[in-house]
Amino acid sequence: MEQGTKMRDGTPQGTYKVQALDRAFAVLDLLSESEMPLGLAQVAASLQLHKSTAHRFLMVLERHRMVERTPNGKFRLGLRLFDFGNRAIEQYDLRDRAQPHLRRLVAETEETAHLALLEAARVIYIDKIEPTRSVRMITRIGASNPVHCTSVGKAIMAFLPPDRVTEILRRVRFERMTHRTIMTPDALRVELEKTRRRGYAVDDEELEEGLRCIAVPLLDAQHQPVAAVSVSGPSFRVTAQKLPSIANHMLQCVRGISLDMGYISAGRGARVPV
Amino acid sequence: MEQGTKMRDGTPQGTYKVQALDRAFAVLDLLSESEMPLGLAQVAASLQLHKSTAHRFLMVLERHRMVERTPNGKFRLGLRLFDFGNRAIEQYDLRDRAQPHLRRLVAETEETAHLALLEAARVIYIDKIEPTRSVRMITRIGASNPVHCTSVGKAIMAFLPPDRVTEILRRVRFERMTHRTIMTPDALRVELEKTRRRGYAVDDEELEEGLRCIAVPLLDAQHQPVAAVSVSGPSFRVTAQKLPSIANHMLQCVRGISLDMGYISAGRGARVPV
DNA sequence: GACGTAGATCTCATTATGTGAGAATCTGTA
DNA sequence: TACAGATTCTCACATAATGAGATCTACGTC
Repeated sequence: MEQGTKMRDGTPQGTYKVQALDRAFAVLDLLSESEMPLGLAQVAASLQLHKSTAHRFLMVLERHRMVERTPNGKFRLGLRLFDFGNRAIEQYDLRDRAQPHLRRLVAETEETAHLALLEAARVIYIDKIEPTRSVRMITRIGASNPVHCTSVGKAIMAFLPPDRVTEILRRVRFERMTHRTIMTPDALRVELEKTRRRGYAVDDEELEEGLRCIAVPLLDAQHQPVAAVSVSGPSFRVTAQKLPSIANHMLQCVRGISLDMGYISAGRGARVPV
Repeated sequence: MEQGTKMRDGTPQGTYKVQALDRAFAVLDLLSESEMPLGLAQVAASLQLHKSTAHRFLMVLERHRMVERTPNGKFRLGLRLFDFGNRAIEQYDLRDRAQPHLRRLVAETEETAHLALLEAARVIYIDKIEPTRSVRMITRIGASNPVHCTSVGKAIMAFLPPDRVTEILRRVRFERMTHRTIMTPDALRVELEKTRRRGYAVDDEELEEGLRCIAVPLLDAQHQPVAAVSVSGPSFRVTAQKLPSIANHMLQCVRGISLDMGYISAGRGARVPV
């Protein structure tokens, strides 16, 4: 995470500063992290703002529908954010086009599929399709994870130009998630090489115990990875011998998406070995 | 010297004011409405901000990942908004649970299904499922429409207590969308009564020429409508004689959602006549 | 390759803008 | 009915945000 971005209790440090904005976003942050709606007093206390200041902010945010009030007067995030958020990814136009392909993939594999983008040194899930009769996964659309412990992260990085990879590696905080989490840039580099050769990335319980994921990158017309598709399931179902077969379905899937997006024209084969 | 309250169309003028926030949201608004990413100069000009002010805002917004820069330096909405947006509806917990049921509904009817919430006097689409081989509909998840010309709006209102209905009717601007759009509160009241009797709402080309929609409300444990499910398609396919059959599938669908959400327990029948 | 132009970045003095103490009001509870 | 806690409102003051303008950068044109 770059120096200024995460600003929970600390200072928003940056050359440019607009206090009011930092405060407003701190309010949104707080509400977004809270399980339940919060009252004015709670917000003021958590952010160390004077109650009248917090009040003013909340009223203005409410006017903009960035927050809304529950029947009992508490505050929670407003639906305007939902609108903005959907416009934000609409610019990528990817989700809508990819969805049918993902659904087919889920039908074929009977496991959960994700579509993710890379931003800074994190991957952001922009869609999730679950098989009808699966246990619900904990992932949330819009959430993010570090690159180093996810199949999607590895799938994207593996096909990025070396300088981008180096830059990302500089920014990754190698946080331990399970006993298998890759913990060094070098180990990750080795893993990326493996991914490149095999054509798909594997996360073998590196993010979460008992969870295995496979991912393949989605390459644009310039062969740059713009996103990745993954399939995740419990390790006992997503077994090592099933990997190639699942990966095959996935390559078909991204091929379909690429066609839909106009990244490749019909007839061109997948360029990663299968 | 410009009196800062330049605030384009519709931006509210409330008792509480934080200029910086109004401006920041005006920037986000502008970017969200723009088809393409915008440069600093364009933003500054459109909002009548001094370029150095606009610059400062954009830098701060970028630090918070509310906007991001394209490779050529233009600005567009950032993915943080996507994160916030998804957290905002997550609090309703509805979308995830409803999705499988909606997918089944789409499979049965082969038409597009929507899930929508009521906010103020507008309906907000929180999910959309399209049949694989349909023309893509123009609706966007996160977008909103006025209540008076949508089946979802009517479905929800029809089951709201009278005082809420009155309050909403006061706020609706009866905007004409097609030659069939309902244009008066009284006409809408009549339509709501009809909806209540029949158990489902119909939008017969009232929003868009050639588009017919059916909607049924989703009632919570207190029998209050919290959302609505709709099925939409071209009028020549969604014919009058098909309505009851489609509505029937839809009642099954909301019943399933209600069960999943714990609004009703297995065994209880639908409470609207079919 | 030099020249011009439009856009982006930066600095800083000025003051409009946002701030917070505190009073007033509301709301639920004993 | 009175009280405690939370919310809403007011206003004098200081600071945080503003914008003129200077500087820097990128790009197209001749």
